[in-house]
Amino acid sequence: MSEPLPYRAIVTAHAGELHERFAELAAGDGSGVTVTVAGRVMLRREMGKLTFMTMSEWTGQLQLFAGSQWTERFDELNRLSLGDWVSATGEVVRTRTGELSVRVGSWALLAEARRSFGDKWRGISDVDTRYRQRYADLWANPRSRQVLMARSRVVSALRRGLESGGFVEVETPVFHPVPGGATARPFVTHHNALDMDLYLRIALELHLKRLVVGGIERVFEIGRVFRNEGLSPRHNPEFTMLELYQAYADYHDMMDLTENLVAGVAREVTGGTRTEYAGRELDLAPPWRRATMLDLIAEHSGHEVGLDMPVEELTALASRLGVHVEPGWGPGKVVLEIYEKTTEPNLWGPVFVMDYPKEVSPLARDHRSSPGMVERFEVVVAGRELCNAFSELTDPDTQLANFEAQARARAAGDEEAMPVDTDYVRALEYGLPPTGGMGMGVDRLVMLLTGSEAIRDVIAFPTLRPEVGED
RNA sequence: GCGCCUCUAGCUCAAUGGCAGAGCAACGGACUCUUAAUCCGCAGGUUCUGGGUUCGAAUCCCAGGGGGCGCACCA
Repeated sequence: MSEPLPYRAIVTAHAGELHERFAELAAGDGSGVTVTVAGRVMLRREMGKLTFMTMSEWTGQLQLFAGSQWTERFDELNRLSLGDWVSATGEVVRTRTGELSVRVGSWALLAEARRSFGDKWRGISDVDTRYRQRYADLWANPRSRQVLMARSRVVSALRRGLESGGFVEVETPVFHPVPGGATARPFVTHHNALDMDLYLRIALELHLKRLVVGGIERVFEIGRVFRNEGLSPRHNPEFTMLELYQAYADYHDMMDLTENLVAGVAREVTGGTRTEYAGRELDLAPPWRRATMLDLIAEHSGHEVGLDMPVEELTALASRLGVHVEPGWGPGKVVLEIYEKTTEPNLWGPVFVMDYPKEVSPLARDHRSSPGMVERFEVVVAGRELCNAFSELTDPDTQLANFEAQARARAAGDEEAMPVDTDYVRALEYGLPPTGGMGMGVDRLVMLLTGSEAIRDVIAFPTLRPEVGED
């Protein structure tokens, strides 16, 4: 390195805008416009006294056209490595063969690529390398960049959609003294000064409802939650949830809101509501089908079930259907298990699966007409849960009783059952108005809209085992 | 955590018990309109690691490590 690398580059144009602006420029013509562009050298084609390089930057690709007659330090330019960052100044021209180019006069090396980005045609396909070295994957594989951009647009569209509906965005604690708001095993950490264990949040729910008690009538958070569970193509230990709560609303209102929100995001991100996922057509246009869990079980398993059936009969049916049940489960848990094994994977959707057993829904409000049920729905798309929503439980006595039942299950060995959150009960004692709440897996929404079948494809840096013995 | 599959040059892949190879990248050279440029030349290896079987192991066996998929768990 004979000269120090520059501290900045004055970039006056980008590939995307140049392709648009000079779309009409004829082959062999110059534009008379001089620009400075910057990016990475992706390909180089040397022709003796002419060199063509494909430069890539955030908005697209652009050809650099260099020649010994007009390009400074031409020999040095030819020694650039693929992957090096450069800036180049020159006239925008279209070559005789029709490629829009910058005819390089002066140029500068901005950064060296000491490592190569893999096969120039096939990129990097080793999934381990792609996830571990996302910085290389993003350059080598255009699809990775498209997914990352789509994710940004999804989150942005969600935020704008909610803000235009009068929702206020908040941030609530990630450290929880008591994990709650969902049934899942938490991560534990320790605060030294307070000398106490803290849990990384598994849901946003309880703090957001506290804020509704405090008078924020429409509130939402888009935030990371953490669940101490196995990894899979559809599960990452940290993932992003959207949760929203709306005072004076019930779960019917949440259904209207959810289908409109998701369809709106789909239109903004993909240009429409029709998309393809796992080789199948998917249409997110409202209205979505609304059906009760019991009706869907009957439809898919061929068996009518109900919470009024004796638990022995339900257990026997589950066994006949090949659904494993644990002793001690109540009818609600058995019914949910039958639903999850026989019905949910076969729902293509989108469909609102309505009315869940109270037994498995400690934060939802009793159904106004179906005994033993709560007003809750999940949205299922492509056989997987996308959203979970309730008419929120507002009564502090019932909430306390539900927490205590959970605590007993926890004491009996169910590590996912919730402990009692006495402060949350105290908040309810100040009065929570009728409230509808909804939670959505943002990663899964991005997966649907980008056709990604692995959650790791939509998370820039997914959780992996640390490397050993690598440089 | 369990089961199955997988790991070879920087990248993508061959070689299935008998001399570890190709394309791209790198390196040297030719070429004034290329588009994965082309052509000539040259170099590149702890075949994931350790042990074993064998005259001989990338290949078969055992153990360990990384990854993928499935199961379990969950969203």
